[in-house]
Amino acid sequence: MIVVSDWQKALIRWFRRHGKSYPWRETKDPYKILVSELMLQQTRIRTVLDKRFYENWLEKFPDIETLARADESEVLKAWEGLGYYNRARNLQKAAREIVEKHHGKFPEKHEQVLNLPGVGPYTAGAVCSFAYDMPLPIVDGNVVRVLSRVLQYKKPVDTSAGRKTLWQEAERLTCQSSPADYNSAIMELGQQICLKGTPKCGQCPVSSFCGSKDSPDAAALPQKSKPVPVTRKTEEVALLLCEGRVLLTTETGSRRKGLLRLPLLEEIDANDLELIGQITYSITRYQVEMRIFGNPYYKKFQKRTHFATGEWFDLTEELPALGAPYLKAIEQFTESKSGNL
DNA sequence: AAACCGGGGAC
DNA sequence: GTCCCAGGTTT
Repeated sequence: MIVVSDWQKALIRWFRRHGKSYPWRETKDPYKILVSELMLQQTRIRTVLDKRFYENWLEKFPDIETLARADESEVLKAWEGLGYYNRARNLQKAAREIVEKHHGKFPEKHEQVLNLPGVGPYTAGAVCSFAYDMPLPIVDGNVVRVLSRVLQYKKPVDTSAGRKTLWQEAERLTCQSSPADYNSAIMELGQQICLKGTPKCGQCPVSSFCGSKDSPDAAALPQKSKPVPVTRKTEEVALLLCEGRVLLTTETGSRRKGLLRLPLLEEIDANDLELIGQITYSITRYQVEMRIFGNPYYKKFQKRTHFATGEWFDLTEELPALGAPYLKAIEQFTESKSGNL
């Protein structure tokens, strides 16, 4: 049986000694914290930090009003490469809602925060505990791993019953006096100590509370119910270059909504295209083999052809936001041949 | 409840 | 190759 106050004390003590410093931990501004939380949904901290997404975003959109007024294309450009682009669109929607419904002032009630677009139970709890010191539980991937091991919860965690149980346990264990440090602590424990494969039980500050301590089946927790089947697909795209411009079309459907892409081969009617390369990438449950067809420099168009779909964009200027594979394809096939465009 | 939504790093 | 990351929304 866990003595809750001892559990909290041990975690917080460890965190205050070993916790890392992140930009979003140096602020109490709810907007800045919301930005970090949206960026970090299903995204590693290193990705956000290494590519400077967070810093660049706050430089471009330092406050809610600026974000609310921005063009969506600008918002998506700042998110380019991060993935899950609805997060960026929701962040701007949230900013616009705050301007309209809350007179530009970030809402201070948990329920209001929870009602913002793109904000679910985790993000609302994170924003309110970090910015306002509200004693709210949060359950992210780290907390799921820590709690399922500590409590030896062996049922699947990715069911409504599993989620309900873990949220209840998180609420029972959460800290009233230092909720921000506690929530940071339990997540960081999952990140530094309670690792996916081989947890470092020898270094764990709460191993004495843990039902899975040094147990071989700790690595088997948390249990997941649904393995995701991968479907293989091929995609034939056209990389058309002419007079220093590239032909792009808009994404259709919900995937990468609002971004641009290389046109599908079937969307255009161009002769004499050659297979110039292949890139394999994964998107959600698909593994895509992208076959790239182009007009090599020696067959370059004499002038920019008008196609039924697509628009020519100047490569010397900033392109609109593109999905990562298309950006990669363009970079790969323009850097060495740029003199021949 | 299940499907969908990106991209990349760790293993 | 597989797993999963400071999850949320839609169907």
